[in-house]
Amino acid sequence: MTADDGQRRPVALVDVRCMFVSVERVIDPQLVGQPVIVLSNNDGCAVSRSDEAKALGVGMGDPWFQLRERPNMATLVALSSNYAEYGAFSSRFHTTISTLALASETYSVDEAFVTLPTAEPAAAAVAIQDRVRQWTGLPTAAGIATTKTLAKVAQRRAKQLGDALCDLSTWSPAQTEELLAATPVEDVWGIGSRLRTGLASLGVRTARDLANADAGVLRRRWSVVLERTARELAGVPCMPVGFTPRDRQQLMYSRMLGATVDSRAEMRSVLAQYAAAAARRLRAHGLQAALAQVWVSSSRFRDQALHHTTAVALDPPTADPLALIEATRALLPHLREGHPYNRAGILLTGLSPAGAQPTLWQPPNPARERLAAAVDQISDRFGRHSIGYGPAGLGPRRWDMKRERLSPAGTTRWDQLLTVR
DNA sequence: TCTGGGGTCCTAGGACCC
DNA sequence: TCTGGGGTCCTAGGACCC
Repeated sequence: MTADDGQRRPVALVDVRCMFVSVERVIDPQLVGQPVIVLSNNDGCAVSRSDEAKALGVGMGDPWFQLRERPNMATLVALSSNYAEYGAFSSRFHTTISTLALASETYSVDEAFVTLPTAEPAAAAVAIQDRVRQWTGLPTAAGIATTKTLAKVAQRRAKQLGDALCDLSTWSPAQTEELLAATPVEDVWGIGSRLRTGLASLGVRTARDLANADAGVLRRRWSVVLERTARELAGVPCMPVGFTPRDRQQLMYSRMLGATVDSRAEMRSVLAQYAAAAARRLRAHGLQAALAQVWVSSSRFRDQALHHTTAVALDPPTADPLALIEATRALLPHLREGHPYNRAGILLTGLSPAGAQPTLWQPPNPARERLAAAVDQISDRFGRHSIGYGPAGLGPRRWDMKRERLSPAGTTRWDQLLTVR
């Protein structure tokens, strides 16, 4: 990530097309041309769809248990998600882009904003896309414009037409306005369903309406966020490319349970396992937390769903799994015995670099740190069911996440490495 | 039976201070 | 019945993103 020099250079948004499915296709080329979807955790719903799957009528977020009952889905290939694999491809995607872009910014796992040269920006974007395809195997769609928000509009247009690139920098103002007029306001980056409803009451229904709206009114009635979006649609850059990312503010670990849990005793081991996982992430980032928020809830699709949450101060701030496990116990008395809970999580905030706080009263405990590191290593080497902390217990649990349709991990597991003949 | 898991930013409002 | 004018810090919650 490099800093922008402030010049009005064109901006491109480069986006991997149906990222998770594309990764699966790199690993198994036989999936190319077939209708393929990747399912969310617990094999819950479709989170990535190939064009062929979209053509079959698979919607984003459609639940798998409903999809597989549909009559025309015989040819559909559904795969469990493999986030370790997608993460590895994502980092290669962003690294590849940074080798050619003047400045680039990682926006999400599958999207990057890049600053392009003023002369022939489209050629520069195509070069980036070609290199991404060559080095990672991933197909991309890109949009070029004067602002990030317009680049998003352009990229959406490219996808709609099935093109690899849409370059608004070569369009006349009238052509751009026509595109904005044809873009529903809720398809603009930063406009969700709530804002759509509110804006409609002002008669703002398209991207063009928003670009022409009074910025002061938008700021007063909503916020500077919406004001910036409107200005960007009008071609005024308000969001620089290549900002330095802020320090992480929070770290969350939450999961749906593979089966409902209705007793405090069993939930105690769920929370202990989640706390240990959260602690591990915390240590991986070299952080410690000052506050743990723990929650459990039952399905939002059922009547009388329950949600319990509690916050526990961690004093001194810590990344110690045993301390976090202890903190989660505070939630147990709130639970209703016999109620079918299906989700739990832990949110850690008040993050700081490990060891940054004064430790005058409670000096660091090297034994506890070595213990956590040793558990991590054993778990890596012998599997996550080989070792656990007291309340978290050992072995597979009935409430473990379902991943019944997992494909081989082509690049992140030695024992499943691709074979080239 | 079965419906994801992370994040960010902004604002309002309360506690507290002078 | 009247009962300042700020400022800071923190948290909860809304809204959005992929």
